[in-house]
Amino acid sequence: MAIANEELRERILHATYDCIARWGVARTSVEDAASEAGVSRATMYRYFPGGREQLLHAVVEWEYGRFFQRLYDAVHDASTLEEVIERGLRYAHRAIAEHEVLQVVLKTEPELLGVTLSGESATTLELIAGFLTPYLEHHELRDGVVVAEAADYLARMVLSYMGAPGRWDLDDPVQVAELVRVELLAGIV
Amino acid sequence: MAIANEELRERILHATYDCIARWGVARTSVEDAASEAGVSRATMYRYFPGGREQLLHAVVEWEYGRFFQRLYDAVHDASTLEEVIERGLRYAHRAIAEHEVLQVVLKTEPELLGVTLSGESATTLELIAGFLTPYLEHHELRDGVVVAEAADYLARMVLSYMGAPGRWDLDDPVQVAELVRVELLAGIV
Amino acid sequence: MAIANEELRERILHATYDCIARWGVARTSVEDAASEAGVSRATMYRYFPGGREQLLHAVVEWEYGRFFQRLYDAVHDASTLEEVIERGLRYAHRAIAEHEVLQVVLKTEPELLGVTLSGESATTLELIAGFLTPYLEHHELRDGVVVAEAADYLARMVLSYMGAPGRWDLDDPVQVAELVRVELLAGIV
Amino acid sequence: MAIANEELRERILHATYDCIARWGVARTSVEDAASEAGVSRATMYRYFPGGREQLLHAVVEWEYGRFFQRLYDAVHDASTLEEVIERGLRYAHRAIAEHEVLQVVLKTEPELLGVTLSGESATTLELIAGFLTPYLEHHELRDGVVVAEAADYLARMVLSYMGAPGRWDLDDPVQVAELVRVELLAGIV
DNA sequence: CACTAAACGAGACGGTACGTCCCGTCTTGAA
DNA sequence: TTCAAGACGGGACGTACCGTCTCGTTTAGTG
Repeated sequence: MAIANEELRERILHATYDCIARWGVARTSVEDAASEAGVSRATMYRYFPGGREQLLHAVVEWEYGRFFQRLYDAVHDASTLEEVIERGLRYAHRAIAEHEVLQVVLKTEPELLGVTLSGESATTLELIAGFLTPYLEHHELRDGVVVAEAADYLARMVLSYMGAPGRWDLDDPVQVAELVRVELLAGIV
Repeated sequence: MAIANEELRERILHATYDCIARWGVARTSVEDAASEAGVSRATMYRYFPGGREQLLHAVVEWEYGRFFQRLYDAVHDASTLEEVIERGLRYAHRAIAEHEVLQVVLKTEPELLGVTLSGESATTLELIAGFLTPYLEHHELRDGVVVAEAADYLARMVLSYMGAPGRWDLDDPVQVAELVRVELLAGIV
Repeated sequence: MAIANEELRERILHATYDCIARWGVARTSVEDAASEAGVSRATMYRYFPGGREQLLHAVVEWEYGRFFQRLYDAVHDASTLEEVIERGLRYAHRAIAEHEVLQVVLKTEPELLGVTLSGESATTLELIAGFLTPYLEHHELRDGVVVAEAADYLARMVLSYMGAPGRWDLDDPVQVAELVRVELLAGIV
Repeated sequence: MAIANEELRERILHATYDCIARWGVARTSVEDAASEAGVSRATMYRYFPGGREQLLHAVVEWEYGRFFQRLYDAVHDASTLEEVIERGLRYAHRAIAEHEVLQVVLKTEPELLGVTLSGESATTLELIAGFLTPYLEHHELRDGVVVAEAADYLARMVLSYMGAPGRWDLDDPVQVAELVRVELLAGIV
């Protein structure tokens, strides 16, 4: 029962994602996702033998990957540390705001989120920190500031502001630049 | 259909919480929670007409409140800013580590968490920042540092470290003190 | 999960019977029978926890009972041995000919029948023989003929002619009387 | 789509028969029978385009033929009427008792049988009667007894006793001889 | 002191979705 | 060409819950 057709798997993931975007997680049945993908229910279980649970898990993982891939695409050609962070923050904020699934889920199942106390964020932190490291290495830092610690610090702050901008309007490039300068880099450079 | 018996409502919430702690969210049925509470299924719907959804929502809200209540109990009699943050970090870290439900859910349904991009954290941030404000007002701050901004900054960092301690061992009071001094308060005081 | 409602059970049996009459055994699903009975599929399994298999078995048993009940009604007030057998043969033949389910099954699933080699017939034989016994006891028998053996013999012949009339037209009272006289009772009285 | 390989067809029938003997009709899938025959499922549908239904029907027909062929082999060299009937009854009784499929089906799906009211038996009756006819023609009959009628009568009795021996032990040659003499031939010779 | 009203247990029922099994069709590739 | 291998759509199965409803039984509270 091997998965012969990678493209079909992708189509199923996309279809499931669309269903969640429309109706939320709880109201998305395997049947819904199947017909959205133009596929029989049996095939769903052929590709995801773990059933609904595995399917949802795969969709989350898939979308998580897509999100950071796009984030990477948006910032990878930046030349300075400031530019990376600014563009990253702006893109992430816009992406989150426009993210269909997140917005639907926030409305229909808010209790599923808000669990910032998770351990998953550790991975994400390292991902971001790792990405920022080379930029920090080519940047002049204040005396006594270690690159690794600075990267960790920046990752935490970026992740925090991505989810909760607070008083800053991340759609405004000027404000973002100001935020990066006075809040994020102030203690480092 | 008024809820005559507040104590019974509490018992139901507690029972549901216990079930989730044992079997995870997905594997907890209304029936399970009912018999755990020593109550008929009909009564569940009398107290939570919204059904399973409302019940789960209520449990999350209830446990969220309990968590921060205990956190408050753990730190409210601290006298200095450093002490508040240190005790808060240590308590929160221990509480999360020992939190039955979180640990079960992390094992059985990890995809439900990890959504740090949430908007829920905004509320939590304000809660923490608001709590820290009076301590900051009675603390000597570096020139140019505004209390509101400092509180926001501290709240973000505290929340970040609560979920992902990184290289710090939050069970070790010495390390916590060090973390607070060099990472959290360094740019403020 | 006791069966509280005997009438509902009856309704389900009747509905299932009707479905079989229309579409045959193989093409009758639990769903079909359920909607025919105006009942949900879940209820089907509440009344017949053994599922489709138990349901079909119950229908056969039920209809078997009904058939012989009606046969009994048709002959129980006969006064002579000849009359009992004649009326029984004529009723049974007509009933079989008009029996919706049998005719449908004969057309759609003939391989299900024809298994005359069954052991079930033993019970039926005894049933018929037992019913005929009192009539034989009040009838003058040829010398050396034992009632029990005569009853068994008659039961066998009656059952045989019910299913396969051969050259006799069992719709014609005259022929039936002739059959009974020259074939069935010839060796006995 | 012609059936190129008669031997393969036979193998499939035999394999299917074996499966039914092991697990009953309902629990025998086309897949089971295919792998028992060492054949792919696709081939099953080449040989039996009507699918499972046609396959089962063919197996019944095939086994029906085999049964009467063996019955014929067991009695065809008998010389007297009594011998034919005695040997036939004894063989049939033993064959039925030892018949794997019948015994399995009787245990797992008794409701499939017991339908003695079938029309199929008409054919079988004629078969048996036809076979007995020459023996009757060479036998001295009581006055007024017509061969055709006697053959029909004997066929009915034989078929009846094959399925339901009643008080006779058909494994005992003495009893069988007695049965044939006093019950079957008494009214004829 | 009955009499009523509410809370609650018990459970039948319709309904939805689950995961599984099997059927019958079709395509592909190897002998 | 024949066959094995297997992906796929489709349909039914039996199970598990859900949410609604109706009973009957306490348990109070009131006229």
